[in-house]
Amino acid sequence: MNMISTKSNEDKVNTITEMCKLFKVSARTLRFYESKELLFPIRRGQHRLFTKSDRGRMKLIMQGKRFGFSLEEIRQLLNLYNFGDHRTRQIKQTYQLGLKRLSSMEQQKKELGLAIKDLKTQLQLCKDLLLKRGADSRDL
Amino acid sequence: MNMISTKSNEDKVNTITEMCKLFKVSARTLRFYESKELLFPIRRGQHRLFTKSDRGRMKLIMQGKRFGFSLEEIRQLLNLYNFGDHRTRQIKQTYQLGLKRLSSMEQQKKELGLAIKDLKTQLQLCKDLLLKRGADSRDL
DNA sequence: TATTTCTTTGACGTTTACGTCAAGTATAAC
DNA sequence: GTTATACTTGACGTAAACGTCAAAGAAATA
Repeated sequence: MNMISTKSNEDKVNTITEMCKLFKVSARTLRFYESKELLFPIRRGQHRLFTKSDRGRMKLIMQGKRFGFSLEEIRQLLNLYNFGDHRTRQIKQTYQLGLKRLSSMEQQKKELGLAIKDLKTQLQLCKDLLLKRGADSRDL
Repeated sequence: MNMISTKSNEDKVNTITEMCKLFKVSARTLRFYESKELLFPIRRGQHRLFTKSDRGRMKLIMQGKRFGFSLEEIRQLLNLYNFGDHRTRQIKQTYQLGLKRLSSMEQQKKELGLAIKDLKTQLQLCKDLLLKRGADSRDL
């Protein structure tokens, strides 16, 4: 059986529940993302099938969300990973946007480093106080 | 004039509009933060006066938001910077929370580094394509 | 054939984080 | 005295990002 598709991973498609498990999101979320044009599942009958492209996009979406970008911001950048089928003008714009996003992310990383440093300092102060108040150091 | 307060910065208080300019937020936002117990301006009559503590808190709030934390998550951590006046039990909890937050931020920084690397790769691919399509490299 | 199971499309509800009036008070300026 | 300015407290509105039904269709299973 299954004489056609031996290409293991490349062409694999997922049902919506498989996607839910893969990315730990609800079906509603996936449909919502499709409605917002962040995903483009194909249809078998009226069911959705998510392709490798969708999986790649989802990875980027989750990543973007983690870093505090809005879905709209994420959507715009997603084209950067599918630029094959767009017009040069379009690609140029996306490229520019990507550069901006890159510098914003690098800035964020810097600030994150500083914030981490601050937080460590505060935690140390806090720890000192707790120990001075007689806390057992094994609790901390 | 002004014979009492020579302590320049420490005791300075700000009106709401001064705070707005300082942190580039609306008055509504500051009142909202107060209602959510992230800020504790004192009152002169019925007006608010924001103290150094509030300025410190605002800095942390803006920072937290930048990194994608919710106001509620931020609020819980703010106590870490005011632990003097709390009970040991309370401080211990906040300390634990701080440790978790720290590791979450360090994780985020790692992921951010990877995402930046990926984005750079994509941008390079994109750039190559554009040049191959005859774009002027000075445009990019 | 009957009945689960999976999925679909609406449509309305919810939370977060504010924005936007409206109406009132209080102090300062003219 | 009144006008302007800064601020106040509601109260309602809004955008983003989903959650939560409800009704219905197809496919698999008993």
